Amino acid sequence: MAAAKVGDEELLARIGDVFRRYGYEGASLRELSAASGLEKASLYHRFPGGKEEMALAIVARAGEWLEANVFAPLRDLPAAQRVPRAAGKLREFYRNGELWCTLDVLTLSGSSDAIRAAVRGSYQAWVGAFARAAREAGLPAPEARARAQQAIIEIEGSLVISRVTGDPKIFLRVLQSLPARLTRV
Amino acid sequence: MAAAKVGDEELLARIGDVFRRYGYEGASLRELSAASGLEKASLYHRFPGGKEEMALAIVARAGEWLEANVFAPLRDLPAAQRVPRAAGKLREFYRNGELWCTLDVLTLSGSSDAIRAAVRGSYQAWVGAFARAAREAGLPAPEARARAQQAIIEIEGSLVISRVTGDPKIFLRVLQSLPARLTRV
DNA sequence: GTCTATAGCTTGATAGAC
DNA sequence: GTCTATCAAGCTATAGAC
Repeated sequence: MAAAKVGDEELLARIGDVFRRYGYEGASLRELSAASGLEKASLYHRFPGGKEEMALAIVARAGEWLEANVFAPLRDLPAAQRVPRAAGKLREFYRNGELWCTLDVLTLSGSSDAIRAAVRGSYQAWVGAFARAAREAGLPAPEARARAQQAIIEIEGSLVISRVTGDPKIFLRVLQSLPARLTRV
Repeated sequence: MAAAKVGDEELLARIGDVFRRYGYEGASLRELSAASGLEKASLYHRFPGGKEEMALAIVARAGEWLEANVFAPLRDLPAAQRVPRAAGKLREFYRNGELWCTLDVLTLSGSSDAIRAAVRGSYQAWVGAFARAAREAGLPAPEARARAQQAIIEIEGSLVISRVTGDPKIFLRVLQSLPARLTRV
């Protein structure tokens, strides 16, 4: 088979940026093509299911990235480093608050049930990982789960407000509070 | 002039629902027409500036509604009733968490600078009203402002997570915590 | 003020050459 | 695997009758 002009990893990253800036309806194939450097027909060769398959792929990719870079360290690192490392990687994932979340931008009416189901799965994995970290920091299970959910609420909300105000510091401040939110007994 | 088939108030409410469910790009004139009961040409008679003018109008209308129903009571009611009343009206505004926020859905790339500027204005009025209430509850000004911003972050975030999970209780729980968040010294 | 009809463009998606 | 060319359908917006 002929060499791909752009690797799968790079391709997913580029179209992911478009979806996360424009939302599902707003992410046109023209934008996706421009951002990826591939013509529309080439995108269809990589994603025969079209735009929906692209969106599902970037949700899956985001899930893998978070698992490797955020959730795994949250399990495996020495306790004191866990949440600070997770916060640092989330900062990277959201580009200092200048790139938004699939939970937010892919769940408006207009995206398919399959996409919303995939996004819901991402959220559940995220809550699970945060709750586990909170439990292992000594919090009782129900409290740990509540803390996890609350932390994600604040991350999502701060991304929205950073977008509205154009001020990423609002998001960054929430990230800084993450260790206290998740582990302080 | 001939009688309008649907009043301005009702019209703005109906197209507002569409924008808040679908976002700016997703809110097609077909949906707006179906929801309003007016043909597309009639919508253009009411809003010569087209879809952008509709979005600006619903942002302005939301601002007026919040001023009358949330911000004014927050100034004028007896202190003990202020935040509970505001929370109740916010619950109404967001239809128990089943309708989302213009701050969120109208600010993705793809909506115009004018829309984003209008939405930013809404946010500033909201922070101002919450901060004033917090000050009048006895909190120092910087702390009051931080509390106001934090409360809005949690409302926006919980709307996102309620949408993702399909569970409005997440939003309702945040609203219940509003009095403590905004006024507890 | 609302309607039907339509213009002109953009969209998501496909066919087929290289 | 990528491309140019093309399609039908959807989009926003307008013209003009009633």
